[in-house]
Amino acid sequence: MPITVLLVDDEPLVRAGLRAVLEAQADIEVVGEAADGAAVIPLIRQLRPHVVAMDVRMPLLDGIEATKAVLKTIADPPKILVVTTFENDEYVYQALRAGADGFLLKRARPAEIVHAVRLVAEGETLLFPAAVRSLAAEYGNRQAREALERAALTEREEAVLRLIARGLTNAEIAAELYVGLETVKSHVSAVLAKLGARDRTQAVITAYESGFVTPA
Amino acid sequence: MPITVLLVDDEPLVRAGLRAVLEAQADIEVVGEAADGAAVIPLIRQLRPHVVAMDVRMPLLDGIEATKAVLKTIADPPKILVVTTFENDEYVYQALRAGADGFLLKRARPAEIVHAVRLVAEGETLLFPAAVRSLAAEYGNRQAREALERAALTEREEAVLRLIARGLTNAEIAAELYVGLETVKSHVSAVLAKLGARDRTQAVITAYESGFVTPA
DNA sequence: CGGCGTCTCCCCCGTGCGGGGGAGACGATC
DNA sequence: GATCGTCTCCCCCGCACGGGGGAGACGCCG
Repeated sequence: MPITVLLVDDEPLVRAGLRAVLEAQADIEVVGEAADGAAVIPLIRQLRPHVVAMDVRMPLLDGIEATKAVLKTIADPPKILVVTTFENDEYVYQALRAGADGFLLKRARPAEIVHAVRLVAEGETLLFPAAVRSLAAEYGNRQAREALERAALTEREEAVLRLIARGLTNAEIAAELYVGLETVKSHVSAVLAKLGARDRTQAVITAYESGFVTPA
Repeated sequence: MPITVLLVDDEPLVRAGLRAVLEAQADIEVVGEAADGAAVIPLIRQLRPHVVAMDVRMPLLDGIEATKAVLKTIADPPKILVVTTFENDEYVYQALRAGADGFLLKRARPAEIVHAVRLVAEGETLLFPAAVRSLAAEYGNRQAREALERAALTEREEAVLRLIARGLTNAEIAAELYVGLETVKSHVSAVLAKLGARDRTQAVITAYESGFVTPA
């Protein structure tokens, strides 16, 4: 009994890409597509998919409203996997708050995309800590992974590390997170201490080596 | 005799999408894929595609430099279709000036994507036909040569980048390579300039994202 | 209630970093 | 022979970075 998936994205190219990646798996079947959130509800009623892969940014009805609508109107709703282009997308957080079960970056590698679909299908929530750790378990080397687990970064520190790993300066991180520069410096220092990194450069290396962030 | 296409994009998802869309056509065949511009030239030599669908924004060697490099080094070069996410992308204009034959939005409909590939394969230029040709003719070889020289790391610079990507400071790199600190600083500056990185942190990110170094 | 952790912000301070110049030595190329 | 690129080394300079210390606000939990 395969995992059935409904794709919801306004870009046909992305739908085709997700379809190609997912259909390559024996246990996953793409049962339908929709170009915007407005078409989702009847399609779910008709197809009863296990998982809905839903873009956050769509015309007419975006992923957040669509997620709310689905959870409100569908009894025994499917798992909702939010798809996004940008890592630190405020819409993603809104969608997760609205009840989505996980999020997925468009630039993720095929193996990660498949992994994400399987996880949410099993009832796991693919949020930050769990998702990252399991991916780290799958891809990362042991020492780096253990270093991360020993570290147990706080939510805020994870956010800061992610921005460090995108090449931002402390000032830019402060602007991104709407906090002061001194606050960022505090978080950065905590991250470096927990990772055993001497500077932000080594922190980025650890982030990659542990699978906390992954190359495209 | 089908139109043969080489896909160059750092996102596997986009490659899969383009492949799905194009392979659905009887007269179009995707003969290869590459994740960044650095791998393009040997692949073109090997596969001799009619059309290269090339992302503008890529790590290490972006679409602009890659386009210049292809037109400079390949005799009887393929048509180059620049692929982009954003409509008003300054990089697109740079790529067209570099000699690309057309551009394509990632959010285009499948029919448009197919249309674009067929057009450039026939020798038509997509958007600004005259402008593209004249600009390509005007800038042609000179800029291409300069660009290549600007883009490719020297042996020493590669060694320095590898050490940067292992978390070493300039002083440590100097000790490792048995040279002076000032020498290392010169190489580091050259690496940053060529990679378009603001600091060593961004250089490490580029090193990972481009596959120059890979997680364990 | 009182502790504890997290997040926020502030001070001082040393220094590694990166940009801006330039310059000599060597080999390859023309 | 002259030119070019690479590798080497040097100067000055501004500043982002990271360590050291501390502190107030909030929520959680025993």
